[in-house]
Amino acid sequence: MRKELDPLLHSALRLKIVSVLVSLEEADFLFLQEQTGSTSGNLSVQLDKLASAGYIEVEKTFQGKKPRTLCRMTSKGIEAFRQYADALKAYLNV
Amino acid sequence: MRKELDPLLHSALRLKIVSVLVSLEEADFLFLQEQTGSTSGNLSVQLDKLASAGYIEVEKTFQGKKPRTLCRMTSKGIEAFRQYADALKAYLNV
DNA sequence: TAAAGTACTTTATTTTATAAACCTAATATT
DNA sequence: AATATTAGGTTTATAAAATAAAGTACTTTA
Repeated sequence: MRKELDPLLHSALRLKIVSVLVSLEEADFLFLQEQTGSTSGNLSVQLDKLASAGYIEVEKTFQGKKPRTLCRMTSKGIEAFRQYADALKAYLNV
Repeated sequence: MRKELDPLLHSALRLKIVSVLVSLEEADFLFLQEQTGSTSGNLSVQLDKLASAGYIEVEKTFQGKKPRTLCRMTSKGIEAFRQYADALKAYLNV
């Protein structure tokens, strides 16, 4: 039978975020906003969810005097993404 | 940039339904319920949404005295699924 | 003939996603 | 030097979606 799809990853915006992050070491808030085309509010909320699940880590730094939020995948997140991708392929018969 | 994911297909249950239907000529309500593991209520709602969008067609027949609901993909639905699968692959880098 | 079962549909509740409003600090403007 | 504007977010409110519970219209079985 088809595997269940991790609901945390099976969401349009969170999937975008994670698919950007897996191919990069790290990305900041503004870059993610640009890549995903989301509003900052929605992005903030979804980053929180990913962070609470331990899929990404979020580091708040300053660049000069401006705040800068850096995000990167954790190994847990990478593994979850891998499994999600595998499960999905069964649905798409890739 | 990544393509948008059709929200009608990007839902756990509707994706299950469609992924079953694309590989079959047709399937009835009970078979879909068994394959997807969903409740009948949820299945009924999601079939309605797919039908309203013109992605599937639903035929209500009788088998002897029992109602029997048959579902099959439309060409519109097949095309939508194809595009959805393509878009997704870009996210997964398949 | 009353109780239980089949095959659903409808309505209500919960969860999730999105958008709008707000906040704080820094820089620019008059 | 006060005031407005921008940057980089967060919080709260609204809208949409998913799910579960209850209901309907029969039919079968005891």
